[in-house]
Amino acid sequence: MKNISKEDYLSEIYKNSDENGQVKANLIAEKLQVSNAAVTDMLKKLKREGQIKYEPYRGVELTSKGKEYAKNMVRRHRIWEVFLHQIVGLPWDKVHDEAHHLEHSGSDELINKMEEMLNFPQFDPHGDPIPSKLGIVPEQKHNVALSNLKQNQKGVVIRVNDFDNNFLIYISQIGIKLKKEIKVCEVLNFDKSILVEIDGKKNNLSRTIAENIFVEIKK
Amino acid sequence: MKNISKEDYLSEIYKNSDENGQVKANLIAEKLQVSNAAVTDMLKKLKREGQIKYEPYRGVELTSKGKEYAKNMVRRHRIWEVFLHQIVGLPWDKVHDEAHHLEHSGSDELINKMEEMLNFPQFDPHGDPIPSKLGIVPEQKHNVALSNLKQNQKGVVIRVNDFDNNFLIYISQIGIKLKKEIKVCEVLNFDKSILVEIDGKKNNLSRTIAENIFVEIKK
DNA sequence: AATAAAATTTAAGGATACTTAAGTTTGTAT
DNA sequence: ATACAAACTTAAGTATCCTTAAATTTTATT
Ligand SMILES: [Mn+2]
Ligand SMILES: [Mn+2]
Ligand SMILES: [Mn+2]
Ligand SMILES: [Mn+2]
Repeated sequence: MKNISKEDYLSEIYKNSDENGQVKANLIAEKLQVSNAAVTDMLKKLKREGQIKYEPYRGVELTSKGKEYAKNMVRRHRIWEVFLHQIVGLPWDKVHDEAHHLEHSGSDELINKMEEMLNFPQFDPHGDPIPSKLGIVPEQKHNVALSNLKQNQKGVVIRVNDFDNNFLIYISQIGIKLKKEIKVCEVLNFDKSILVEIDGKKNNLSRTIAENIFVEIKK
Repeated sequence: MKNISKEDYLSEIYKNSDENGQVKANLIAEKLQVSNAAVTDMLKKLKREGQIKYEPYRGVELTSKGKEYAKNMVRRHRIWEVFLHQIVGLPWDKVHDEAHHLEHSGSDELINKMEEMLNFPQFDPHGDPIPSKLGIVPEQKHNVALSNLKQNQKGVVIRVNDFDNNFLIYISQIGIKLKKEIKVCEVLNFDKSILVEIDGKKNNLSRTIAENIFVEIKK
């Protein structure tokens, strides 16, 4: 087990790439909670290994080799999440932290066996796509942040951000889960919070919460 | 996850303690496949932390703190083994290597949940005892190495050593598993190999193989 | 184009966990 | 009691992954 850090860097670069596949060094530092200097160090190592394209002061970009590695890590993480949720019965607010450690252990054969056991899931418990053994990433339904909906629009939850456990616990409590329909009743001009209806019950969601829930807009 | 090495040292000290709880430094080096010098280094660190009693040139001994930590690691390892065997369906020759990595990840809560799911198993797939949450180690039935049996004695397999996958694959192939009865038909003076009967079929086992299978002697 | 601010790298250093080679201590054999 | 080999530790050095502080490059502002 020598590559835990490297693997985390590669995953994070993959997950934070923009449309052109570029990432800023400092964004990686922030996501991984390390200093900018640590990132520079690691980027040099990853470049030496041919995992990334990197010129000092410019952004970072995965090479095809690096992207393959990164996608496999994301795959491992998300399969662990589904496994922990469906087989072990952990709630969706617990699986990310456990998977973050487990993703670095267990052979690829074990991951493949778990995937088969789970009947080849396409998405993790938060709606994120799971790259296949061959590196193919399932297409998401077209979705937008709930905060973008106008009054009286309805959306079906496709994905939620998984990095804050309390956020996940909270939205579960008010009935939000994948595939649930949410109707926006009112957008408050005061603080841009929104009043939504879920299962016939009304709730006020802060803008920040609404920005972390992604829905397919229903006509 | 910063303690992987330390955890491996503690487990190994625990598993290799003699009747007086003592272990020789070089035995740890051999088991962990590192240099003797590396062991000396780590022993100093573990002593500083109060996990072991250690005086240079004398043996090592776990303190109660160290023993508690070590037993928990052994518990984690063995629960992972049972889980991988029973839930994921891995054969007994695959579980040790996977568990050796997984034992360092996953919260204690996850381990406890898996244990419950497995209905609190007392022994792992190789017959090794699983310490409880409270640190209580289940008693093994009295057993001896198969190599100690005399001609015409019968034994029931209680435990097998799990550190060599090919050994496990081989003995599975000839029908040996936990609870299986084995009869010693003949001990060959030539090389101390033994002729055994399993399910009515005869097989010759080398002394080395017989030394790694432990049986309860049947009258 | 000059200047200031922001982003990023370099420099120096620390902890962990190894390595090999060179001592030191211990126990055994004569 | 001495000598010697085996067991063990110390010394010196390496790789990884991190830190803070200082320097540099880029970018935005005037
Ligand atoms: Mn996740
Ligand atoms: Mn993760
Ligand atoms: Mn094992
Ligand atoms: Mn192990």
